Amino acid sequence: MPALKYSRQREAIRHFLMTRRDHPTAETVYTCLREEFPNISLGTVYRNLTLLADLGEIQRISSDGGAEHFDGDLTPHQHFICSRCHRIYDIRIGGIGLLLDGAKKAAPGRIESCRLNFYGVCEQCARSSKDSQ
Amino acid sequence: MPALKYSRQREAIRHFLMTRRDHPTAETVYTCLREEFPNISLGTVYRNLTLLADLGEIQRISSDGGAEHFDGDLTPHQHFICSRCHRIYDIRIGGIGLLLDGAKKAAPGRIESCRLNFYGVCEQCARSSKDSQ
DNA sequence: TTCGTTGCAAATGTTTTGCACCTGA
DNA sequence: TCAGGTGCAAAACATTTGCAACGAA
Repeated sequence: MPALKYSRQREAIRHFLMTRRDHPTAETVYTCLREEFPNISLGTVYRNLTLLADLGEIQRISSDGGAEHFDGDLTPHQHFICSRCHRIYDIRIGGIGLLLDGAKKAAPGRIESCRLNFYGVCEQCARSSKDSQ
Repeated sequence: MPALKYSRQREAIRHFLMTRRDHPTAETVYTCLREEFPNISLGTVYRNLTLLADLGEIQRISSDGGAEHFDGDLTPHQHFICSRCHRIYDIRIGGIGLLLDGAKKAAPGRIESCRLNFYGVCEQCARSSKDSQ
């Protein structure tokens, strides 16, 4: 792995992700950063997102189908993903330590991280479908 | 949602997934089914995988990057994904019920399912990297 | 000066779709 | 008969990559 060099674009991407509560896609990052860097390219965004994710400075969220989402919040938390609107909500629950203990015994290798997603229909979608049905 | 009609291809796809211990991609399903259905098309495979996943008869696994994987095993279990070789192993751990209880209180909606992935380097990769390093 | 980084565009890989034909109910 | 399913090819997306120019150390 080559030595990193400072880049304004990469810092802007990292900073952008840390200040967002939602979980933007590469496309969203690109669109928003164009205000600050009118010439930034999608390739650069993807390159840096991949780099930051590999460094563990951001988290990649593969929600089913469509583009990947990215999360700048590194504190332990989980996601609730609405299968209707595909919004990703943060939730925080306890007992993850116990889970990891169990998993470490069962896994065919050394566990480095874990990701816990819950799926369902969010309150907002549940409410609006009640109207239309 | 329109009424389903029987199709040999769809049954073959479902059956194929249920008899595999690994977690094939659409491409793999396609390649293997060509032996039985020389004219089956990738489009048909994708259409049926999506359909079966929506019906909850198979599970879609979004492992980071690359193509999605599919799992015909519906019994509750978790996955350990090797970040080196990207193989997906099944593991089974307890305490998921407790977890769900906690999540149901924290989630902004009704939870229908949950998915728990662990990441790390599998024993096989760990062993082979020891040789080359 | 050196080598990582960027913008751009082309290429790649995955998944979806339009359409005419086929098939199960 | 008729709505759903299929094969095929093209299209749509998401992401990666080659390359020449740029910029940080």
